[in-house]
Amino acid sequence: MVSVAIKVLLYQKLLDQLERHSHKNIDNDQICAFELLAAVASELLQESESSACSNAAVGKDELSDCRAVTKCEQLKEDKAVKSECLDQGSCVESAYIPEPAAQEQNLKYSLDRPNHIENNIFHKNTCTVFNSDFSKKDRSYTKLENCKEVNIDGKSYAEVEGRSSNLKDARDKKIQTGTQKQLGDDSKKTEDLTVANSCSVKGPIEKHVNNNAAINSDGSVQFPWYRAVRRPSFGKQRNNVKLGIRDDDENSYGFYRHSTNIRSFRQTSRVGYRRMRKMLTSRHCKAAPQLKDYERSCSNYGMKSFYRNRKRVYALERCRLEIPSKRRRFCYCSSIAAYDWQANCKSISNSPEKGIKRDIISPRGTGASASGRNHQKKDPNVKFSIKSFKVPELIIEVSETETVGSLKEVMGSSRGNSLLQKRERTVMEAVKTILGSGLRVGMVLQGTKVRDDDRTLQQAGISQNGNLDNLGFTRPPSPILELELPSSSSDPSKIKMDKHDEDYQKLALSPTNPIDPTSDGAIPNSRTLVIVSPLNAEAPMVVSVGPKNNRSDLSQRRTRRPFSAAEVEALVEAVEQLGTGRWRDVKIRAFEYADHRTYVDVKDKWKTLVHTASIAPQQRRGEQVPQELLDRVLAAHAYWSKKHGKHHAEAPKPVDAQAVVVNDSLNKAV
DNA sequence: TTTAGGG
DNA sequence: CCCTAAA
Repeated sequence: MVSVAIKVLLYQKLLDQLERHSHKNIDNDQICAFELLAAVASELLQESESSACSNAAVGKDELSDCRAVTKCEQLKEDKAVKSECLDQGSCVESAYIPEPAAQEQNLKYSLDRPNHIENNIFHKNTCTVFNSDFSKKDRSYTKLENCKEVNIDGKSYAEVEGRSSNLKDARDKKIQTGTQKQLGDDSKKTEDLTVANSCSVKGPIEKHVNNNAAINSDGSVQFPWYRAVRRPSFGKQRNNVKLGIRDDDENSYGFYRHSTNIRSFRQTSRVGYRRMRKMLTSRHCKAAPQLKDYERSCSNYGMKSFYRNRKRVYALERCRLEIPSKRRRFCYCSSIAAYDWQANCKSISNSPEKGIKRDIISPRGTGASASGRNHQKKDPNVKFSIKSFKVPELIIEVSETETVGSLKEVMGSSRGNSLLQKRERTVMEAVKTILGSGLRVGMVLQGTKVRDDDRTLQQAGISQNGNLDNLGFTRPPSPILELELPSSSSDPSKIKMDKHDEDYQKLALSPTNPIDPTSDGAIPNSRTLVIVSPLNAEAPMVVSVGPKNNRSDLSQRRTRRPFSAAEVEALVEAVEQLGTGRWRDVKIRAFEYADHRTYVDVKDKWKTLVHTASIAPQQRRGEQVPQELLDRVLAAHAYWSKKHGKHHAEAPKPVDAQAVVVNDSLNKAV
């Protein structure tokens, strides 16, 4: 399993552009990206500010209630709006769901409780199933592979079958680690965990609780997950926000209470959820199944293929325990996706003609939304705009058996999938829309482009075990660079970057300070910042676009990547067989999939190896190369040197007995 | 592009 | 690791 973290930052300057673009798009009756961004931001902000509605949310058991209350508080004098909020659960939802009608229709068709459609869509109440009347609330259950169907109230639910310990173990393990590192040991475990996230297996109440895998109109499956609340530290601090959910969790999952070192889990943001689902399921559910039998479609098209193809991608949000809980950071855990967003929003025009409702977003700490509040009393169509927002981190966990291409796909976009292209637009998509073409990404592993999409991550050397110094993604320069930034000043950096790399535009910045602080709001060419780093990297390599930081245009010394003993061994092996004059071949033989090793590197390494082997052990530094290997280095070096100087100029050895020949020769040489 | 070497 | 002449 490989975990990579993504950061996407949209800078203010960019957002300005976004807004402009959005107006254009509105004219075209399209869902403009900015709207989506705004919606996302609202989502994020609400989550981050959920404490604000804690009081009002008491007694509610749905996340949406919190949202609704939040909004409705602002709409006290607008009963119509208020009722709408309550009915729909969240006005914000409708703001950024481009095709709500279509989805609703589909769901109405498959689910016989239209009034819960939204909940079903967004899993607002995935946790409410623990209520006594849960059977009447959630209708979009699906059947998991390892669950058996249970009929309640004429509805179908899933019951976990005989996997309690497994699930619990997996879950506990995850909770303990709080990271996904434990996930990848074997796929089985992962699968268990996945199931665990969607099924409860503890206690009689939870027997019938597989509640959460839901199907969407496109046939994809969503898997909500539960979160554990860190206790006791979080227990008292949570302000009752979303308490209903958490309490449900805790009540249902008794073992949570005994966990002392858990990290908080939570439902994913629907936005991120949907987005990730889109990206992740696109490859597995390309044929949109009929929803007539939603269970069937789910299990057949969604779950099973999802599992069987073993192309599961997991995204989890990195837990940042080091960050004060005040920021209400949570660890989102899901078999599919998770998000933690921050938002800082202001005001933005909306498009009432679309029936889109806006929510007021008040930036954390600052009161930028006051104006919107004032307007609201007279105009239910609240206006707001995104000042800025960022997606702190998104960790995607990918099986090492996945291909590079798949990871790219996940990271970038799901181009070519027209089915999903029109829906499920979220941040990445919005950015994509704004920036031009899709965020097709190239992958940079430790400074080297990984070109072969067909390789598995493992083959490409992308593994959690491997010393991943950095893993980055680049995006193609083409149309993106042609992005018009109307008001933005000249774009010198763009040119530079184009020069730098024809294939990809490599973006570079410091991880901690992606935006040049000195630039203030006048960041000339800030665009999307995509930061990708391996989970285990202390200082993740950051890629970004920025005028101040394009050290990429000139000699940026590659990051040093010492050869491991295994690599040295492979090198020695290859040289023994191929000689010292065919570094390209040696490279291919010994480091075929290590794209960050060039034949020059290999050659240089051999050079240093020979030198190392020639000097006294006391003078050697760094990673100690086993003497045995050094002996072989000297032997091979001597052998091939001698051979070169003599008759066998190129010494094409017989392919078969090659090893024997070499060994014999080496023995003689020694 | 690959080799071969110096820096 | 970088840089490059030379092949």
